[in-house]
Amino acid sequence: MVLVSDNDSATSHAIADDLKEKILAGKYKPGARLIQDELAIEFKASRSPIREALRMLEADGLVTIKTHSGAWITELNFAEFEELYQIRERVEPLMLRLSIPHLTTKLIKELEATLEKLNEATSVEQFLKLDREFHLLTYEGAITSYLGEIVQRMWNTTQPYRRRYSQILEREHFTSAHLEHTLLMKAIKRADLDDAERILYGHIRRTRLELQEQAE
Amino acid sequence: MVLVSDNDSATSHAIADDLKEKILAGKYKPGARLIQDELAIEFKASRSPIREALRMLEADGLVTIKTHSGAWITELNFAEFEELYQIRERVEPLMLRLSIPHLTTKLIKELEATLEKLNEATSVEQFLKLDREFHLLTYEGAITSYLGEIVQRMWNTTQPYRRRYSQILEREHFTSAHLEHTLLMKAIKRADLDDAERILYGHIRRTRLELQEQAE
DNA sequence: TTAGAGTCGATTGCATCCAATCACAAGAAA
DNA sequence: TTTCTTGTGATTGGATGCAATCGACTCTAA
Repeated sequence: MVLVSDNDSATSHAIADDLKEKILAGKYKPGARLIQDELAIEFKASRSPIREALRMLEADGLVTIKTHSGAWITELNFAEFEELYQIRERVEPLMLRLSIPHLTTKLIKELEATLEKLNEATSVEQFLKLDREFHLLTYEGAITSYLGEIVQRMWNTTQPYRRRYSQILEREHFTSAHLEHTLLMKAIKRADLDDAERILYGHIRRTRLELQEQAE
Repeated sequence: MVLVSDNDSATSHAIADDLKEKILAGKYKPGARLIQDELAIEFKASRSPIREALRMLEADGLVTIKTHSGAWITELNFAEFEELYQIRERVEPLMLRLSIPHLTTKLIKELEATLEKLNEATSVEQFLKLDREFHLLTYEGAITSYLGEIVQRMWNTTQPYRRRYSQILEREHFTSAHLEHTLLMKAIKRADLDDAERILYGHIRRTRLELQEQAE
């Protein structure tokens, strides 16, 4: 699967990519309205490519479109967050299983480098970015078409919750996450599929439960 | 979750719904090219709503769009089929688990009626339609936003393989499917979540393995 | 015969204009 | 005051025309 954006010359794709980055960076807040004309001015294009870009982002789960009404940055309520995490618990271990056998030594080195940087992260934004990078890298070996899309989509839409969770983690300097990441890395290195699946399952599940606890 | 199409007045939605139905019915073959102008004439509309409809179908996984090149009915290769079924094995049992506690007596009756008709099905097309109806009905209790979409999408894109599988089943008058469906129905009626999950998992897995066997 | 460059038609992508729709506010009736 | 109606402005949806791009074909040269 490909992590980086494909160099698609079409402006609608360029707009979609740019908007996506901004949304994930939290520059557009969940629930914020997107007005086609304003975007057209911002991106110096007509509304046609804007409309197409919005449709693409809708497919990514980042934007919600309502006919004759408008487009908004997708806002997950708590029930939806729980649902998404339950799906992640079942699906991402599968993705990891499909990935591990195809991880090259180069990728493993990259993973270790990312993990090291991740362990040294101090700010929330830094942690968020590197955490995403680390996990998506562990999936890089999986030769998939749909699974990768699904997983990415879930990472996209749950980003605001991960940000909130990271703020909780910050208090204890991300230690529990670090431990799990290290365990996961070891399981990956010895290509232990079952163990890797189990650790990842627990990792996602713990996040969900801790956020549920926080919410009460 | 809603199975029937929502009455969205916009023509782009109407076109998307119509196209979707035709694709699922096998009226457009996998791999077939879709030309915007031709669709515009067919649906008596301009290309704008056609383009939007194609984007929606792309999100549904029914159509594949390539920039500056065109749109085709999605064609699953065998590896992609295997992948999708592996996802289904993990995800649909979860959907069933979330659904069962919320199934109303009215829905259960509907399920039983569908199952009866399904057991009497003789033609492949009849079996396909009722099988889809039965399984999606078992998920009807799940109050989900994303999971339902994912599941529907997978049902959409794997439809051609299910058609092929049904043709195999036809030889033995669909008996093995009937048995599993009956077992599933019983587990649902006694609200046995674990058992229902297990039966469904096996049901999907067996389909995958039998088709893999056939393919060799 | 085959490989490569150039050309042309078909088709997609984008801009612009007009029509359709919705949300909101102001006013009228109970 | 509250509720219903009506109108108006903002915004989205769709039609049309033009520009950009791709792919297939032809022609040429080795």
